[in-house]
Amino acid sequence: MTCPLIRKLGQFTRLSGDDKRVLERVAGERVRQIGVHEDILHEGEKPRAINLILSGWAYRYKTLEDGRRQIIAFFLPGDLCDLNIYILREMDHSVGALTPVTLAELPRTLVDEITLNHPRVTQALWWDTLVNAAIQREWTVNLGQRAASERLAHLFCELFLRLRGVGLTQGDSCELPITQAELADATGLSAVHVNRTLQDLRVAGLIVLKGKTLTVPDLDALMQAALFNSNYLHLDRVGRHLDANDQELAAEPRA
Amino acid sequence: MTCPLIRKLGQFTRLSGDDKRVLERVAGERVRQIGVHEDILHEGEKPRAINLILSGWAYRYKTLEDGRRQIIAFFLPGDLCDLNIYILREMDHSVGALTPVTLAELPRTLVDEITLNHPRVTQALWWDTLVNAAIQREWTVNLGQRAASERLAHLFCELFLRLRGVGLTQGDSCELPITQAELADATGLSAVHVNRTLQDLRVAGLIVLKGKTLTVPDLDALMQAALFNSNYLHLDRVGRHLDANDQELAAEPRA
DNA sequence: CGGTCCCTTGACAGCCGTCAACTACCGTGG
DNA sequence: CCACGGTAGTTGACGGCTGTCAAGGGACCG
Repeated sequence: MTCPLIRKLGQFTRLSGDDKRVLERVAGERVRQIGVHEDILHEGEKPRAINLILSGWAYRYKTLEDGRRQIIAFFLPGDLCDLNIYILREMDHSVGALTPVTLAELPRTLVDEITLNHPRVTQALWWDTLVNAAIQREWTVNLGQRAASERLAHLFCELFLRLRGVGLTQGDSCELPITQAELADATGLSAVHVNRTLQDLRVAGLIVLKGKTLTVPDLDALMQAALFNSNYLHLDRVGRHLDANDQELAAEPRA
Repeated sequence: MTCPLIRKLGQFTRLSGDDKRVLERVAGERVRQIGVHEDILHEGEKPRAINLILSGWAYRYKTLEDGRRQIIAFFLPGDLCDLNIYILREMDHSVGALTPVTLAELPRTLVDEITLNHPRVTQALWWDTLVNAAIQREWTVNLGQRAASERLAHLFCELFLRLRGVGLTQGDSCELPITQAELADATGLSAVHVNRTLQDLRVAGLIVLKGKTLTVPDLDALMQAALFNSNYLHLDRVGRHLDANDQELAAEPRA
């Protein structure tokens, strides 16, 4: 399977073989393993490198003095934790692992080299940065305007589409290694209310959620229930229509 | 008065005379006037240039199909609307003017020139981008975890500090050209509840809000009521301690 | 002076949080 | 093998924060 970062960026632009080679090199740098519930980065630390999630799920969060916690974002395979973050003196939030995580630490020299020599990759990384900002904005809308069932439905739509973008869905199903308490912290609801709301969504036939697997029998219906508009994910790639006649590009190393 | 953008970036790094000259040139490009309640950018449009607010207040917002509206961010003088936004095919949100606004439209060529020839300015712009992302994250926390009075108090703290950063406070006061209905859309509350909550904050002596002027008699107290931690604004500039003995900075000891 | 926008107030309802107990599941170890 | 403990999920009772609806007041303006 191709590296999820390459797969994701391929949604924005068509990468050359050379581009892909650079990105593969990136994904091989300083690989680290993180255990479940361990922190990858902690608030107050000096950020050093940029972290690239190779496998597993992670999450960004902030804690208030009195213990309240908000999950601010989910990181899926192929996600980068903030390009150029090392410009800042210290982290203003933490990043933890939801599952065992494999990540690559990209030294800033490597990023600098890319900006100098690989303009197309640079642009794709900018696209990724802008999409992440858009996702964060959409979360603001989600928490500010949507009711409980809409919030959860919206989150599921987003995660499903993002996972599909990196090839981690199987038909209408995907993994969802998030506990109800974590869903609560991500949606600004209480765990009890998340539980009840999930039952509503199940009864409405909008989701099937068992174990750690989410199934979406009718994505359009779920999107409608969430007032979900996918435009903020910016998946409408330029030149996508050309891909049909473009088999030899797909004939890269794969299983 | 110096341009607010220069003033803001000066919070992060010490700009050389040359750096400032470039930024002044930037602020003089294609200046436009926008009337109150007019839109500067509209969802669905192709973004062309980067907008720099020279004077006045603007706001980013998204609307759901059924009319609910969320204000996602406030733009103050010196703020840029998304570096490199023109990479995206279309806007996923709108930007409107809260007051009459003067802005400069920066063509991408100018941005490209800066990245090539002015590394220090480039870094400062990255800092600005990262801080904006941090602000958006903090809004997520605000909407997800804080109660009504905390939310409003937090918003006031943030706006006050940001305005102070560009020299737009007078002592413990600043302008606040936001109606209660707009505060409601920014905090995810109803206008009625905003009204009542503002009264609570007034009674508690935390704010004085009359006309379009906000006074904060005791900023520390307000910050405490909001569980406000300013670290996300990243105001701790490297080398700040040197500034005291450094009156004529324009001379710039090392370029 | 009428109109509009903004702010304010009261009554009432409902979504959602809290508290607490209970079940289910799973891996561990006696 | 079963007891045990811990985590995750579920359920019920109850209350409160916040939303909705509706009406009225004040300031500004053409």
